[in-house]
Amino acid sequence: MPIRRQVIADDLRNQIATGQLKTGERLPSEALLAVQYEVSTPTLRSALALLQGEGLVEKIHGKGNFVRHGRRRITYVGGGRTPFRAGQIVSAERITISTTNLGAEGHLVALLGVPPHSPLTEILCICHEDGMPHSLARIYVPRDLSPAGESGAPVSEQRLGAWLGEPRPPLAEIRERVTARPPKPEETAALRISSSLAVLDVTRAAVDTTGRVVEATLLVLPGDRADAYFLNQLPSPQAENDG
Amino acid sequence: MPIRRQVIADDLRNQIATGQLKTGERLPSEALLAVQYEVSTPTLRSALALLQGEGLVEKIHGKGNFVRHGRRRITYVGGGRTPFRAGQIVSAERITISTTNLGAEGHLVALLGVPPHSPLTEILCICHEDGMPHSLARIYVPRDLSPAGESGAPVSEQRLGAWLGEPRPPLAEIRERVTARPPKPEETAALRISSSLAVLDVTRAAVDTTGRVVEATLLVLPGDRADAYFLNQLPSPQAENDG
DNA sequence: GAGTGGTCTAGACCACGAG
DNA sequence: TCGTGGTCTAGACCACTCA
Repeated sequence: MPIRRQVIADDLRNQIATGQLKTGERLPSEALLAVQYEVSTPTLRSALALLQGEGLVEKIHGKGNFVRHGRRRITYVGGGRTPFRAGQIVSAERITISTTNLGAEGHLVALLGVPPHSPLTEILCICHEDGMPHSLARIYVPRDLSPAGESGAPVSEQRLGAWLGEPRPPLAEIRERVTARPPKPEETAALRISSSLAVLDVTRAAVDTTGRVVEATLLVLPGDRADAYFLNQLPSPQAENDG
Repeated sequence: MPIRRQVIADDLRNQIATGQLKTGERLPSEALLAVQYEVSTPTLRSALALLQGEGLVEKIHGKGNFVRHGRRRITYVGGGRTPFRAGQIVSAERITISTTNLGAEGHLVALLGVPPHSPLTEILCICHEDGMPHSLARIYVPRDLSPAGESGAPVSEQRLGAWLGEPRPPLAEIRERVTARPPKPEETAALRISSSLAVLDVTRAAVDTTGRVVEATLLVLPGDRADAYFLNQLPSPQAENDG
């Protein structure tokens, strides 16, 4: 027995692919679509949720459902330095930054490899594009490496932006983990995404040449718009001795 | 106003964290939980869907909802050779493999960098663990590099397994892209996952030292159980000239 | 057959956006 | 204010698992 929401999603997906529904165009209201497809509104909404997760449709509360322009636009490039250098997170028009001082706890202890309650600075970044938030990053830095220094004094947003762009001692290693999970309530609010969407959760640790973890980043990207790319140039044609 | 499904999910999450609900334990039936929390069944189910997406709860049709054992267990390690060498996809108890011959089309053309309709071999792998499927991989190889050779003759599953483990000419580069998206109907069936879960979609291209793409892999992992790890050893302390 | 989750219905009421 | 999507209700019927 065919699942009705899948049938509806297939039909709409087809209409988008063939150009019957054009990029940027508004779909009929959910109520009307429900009548047309002869299903209840929850069923129709679950069909739209599929297309939304695929990045084909964008829902805007109070306005309607829109065919999204082409493919995914937010790109995280792994293996680099900080997410905000060298365009690793795609050109953000505006970045809102703030810092907080706190002690290491939970997985941050393991991630940074520091003793519990070590002084850290949290740098919270919300990147915007086209007036919409499109990524959320929490960067944790040992206090002595932070822009405020040991004191942990407040730092202006402008100064923080400059600090993120400054050159740093060379890194030896980047470790990254990528997961898909439902957004937390704060994240649905900050990113203005539906709670039925998954987010890409990127956890990143940067290790310097002395083996110290100089930065840990928790990055959250909306699953309908984001890709993470990783490029690994393999070192040398020899040293191929694995099991 | 608090969202009821979030309140319920928070409460159950807390019970799991504090050990009131133990690992492997069955939760009360959805009908009973709905009565206890004084919500309708769809609302209660949406609360469970959140916990399922977080990997805390596993739903089994006809049996119930169970507290999952600890953390995510399926690990994809990026940057390596093929996904099935050197345990890059965690130890699979059983792998079902089959091949199909086809011509390159769609994104495969771009991914492999071959002319349209070039002969390819598709190797379909379904990995099982604990009797449950836990990953789905489609590996595309130019026909002349495939285990069947130019002829495209059928190859036994055993021979395919051996072929995947064989050493290959050295690679120069691995390109990987990770995305979260809802599962396609075939994927919910093959992986036996709920359609409300996201999957981790890993697309991978392996380039040899001549610049030829010798393999492209489309890997689908259940979002509630899977992590992708990437480790990048940065080459040298110099060459830090970026803009 | 009894109990479970999977899908769906036909509404209700609230919150957001634009005129 | 009106139309939109967001959340929720109180059921129904089907499919799966196990005794």
